[in-house]
Amino acid sequence: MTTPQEQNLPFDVFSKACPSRGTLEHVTGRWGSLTLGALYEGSFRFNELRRRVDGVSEKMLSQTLQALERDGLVHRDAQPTNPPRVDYELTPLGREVAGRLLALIHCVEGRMDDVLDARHRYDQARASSAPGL
Amino acid sequence: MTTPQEQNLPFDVFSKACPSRGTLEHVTGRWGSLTLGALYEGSFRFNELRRRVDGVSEKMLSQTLQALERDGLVHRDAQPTNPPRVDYELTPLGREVAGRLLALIHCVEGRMDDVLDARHRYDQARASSAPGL
DNA sequence: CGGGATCCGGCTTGATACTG
DNA sequence: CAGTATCAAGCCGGATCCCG
Repeated sequence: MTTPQEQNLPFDVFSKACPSRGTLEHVTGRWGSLTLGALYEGSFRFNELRRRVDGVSEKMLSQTLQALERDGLVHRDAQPTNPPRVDYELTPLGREVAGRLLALIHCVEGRMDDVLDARHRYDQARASSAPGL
Repeated sequence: MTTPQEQNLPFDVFSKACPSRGTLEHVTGRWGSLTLGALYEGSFRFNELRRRVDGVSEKMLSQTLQALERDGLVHRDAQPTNPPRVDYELTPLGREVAGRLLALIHCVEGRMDDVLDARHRYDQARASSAPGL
C-alpha cells in the first residue's frame, strides 16, 4: 500500500502542483465531460454542440472548447467563409480520453437505479434521526 | 448518428434534468475524483485521506465524502469510541465507478507529455498572432 | 480525532448585448 | 453562424471557532 507520491511517477494527479490535475479538471469538469462525450459521436459545429450539451451557455462552451483544444484533445477547423463555419472534432488523443470517459459515464448511467436507492435510504436515515427541525 | 435524447434512455446525462448528471459531477468533480481514486487503494481515516488528496480542506473533504456516501459509492464506518475513529471505504458500486475513473486518470497522466506539447504549440501560435499586447 | 456552523472573498457562471 | 465583452449573482472553497 504505497501512496502515489511515494512512487515518484512522472505525473501524479494526487499532487497539488501536478499539471495533470488541471487537464483532468478540463476533462472531467461539468461541461468538459459532456462536450467530450458529445464529440465522441463525430464532428459538430458550435451550435450543434450547444444543442447536444443541454444547458451549456455560449460562453461556457466556447471556454470549454478552448481549454480542450489547448490540451490537444479537440481539433478546431475554422473555414473563413461567410457566414463562418467552424467544426470541432476529437483528436486521436481526445478519442482515447473520451473513450475512458464514456465508459465512466455509461457506468454511472447504468447504475443510477442503485444510486437513487442509496440516496433514498440515506435521506430516510437522516430524516428519522432529526425529527423536530 | 442519433442524439442521446432521441434514444430515450432511462438515464441520459446529456439531458439537463437527468439526475445522473448530478452523480457524475460528484464523481468527476475536483475533489470527488481524487477522493474516489485514493479510496481505491483501501480503507482510510479522515485525516489519512486529507493527506493523500493533496490540497483538500477539511470542509471540502467532508462535503465530498457525504455526497459520495449519499450516492452509495462510499461506506462510512464510525466507531463511537473516544477519540472517535471513522473509516471510509468504497462500496462495490463505488469500486466499479472508481475503476473506470482510474482508467481515465491514468490515461491522462500517461499522455501528459502530449498534452504539454499541444499546449506549448497552442500558446506559440497565439503569441505570434497577437504581437503588440 | 472527526467533523459541524459560520463568515466572507473571489472565481465561476449565466444573461445580455455586441461584433465580424 | 460563431463567437467576444460586460456585468451581476451565486456558489465554491478557505479560515476560523466550536463541539463530542
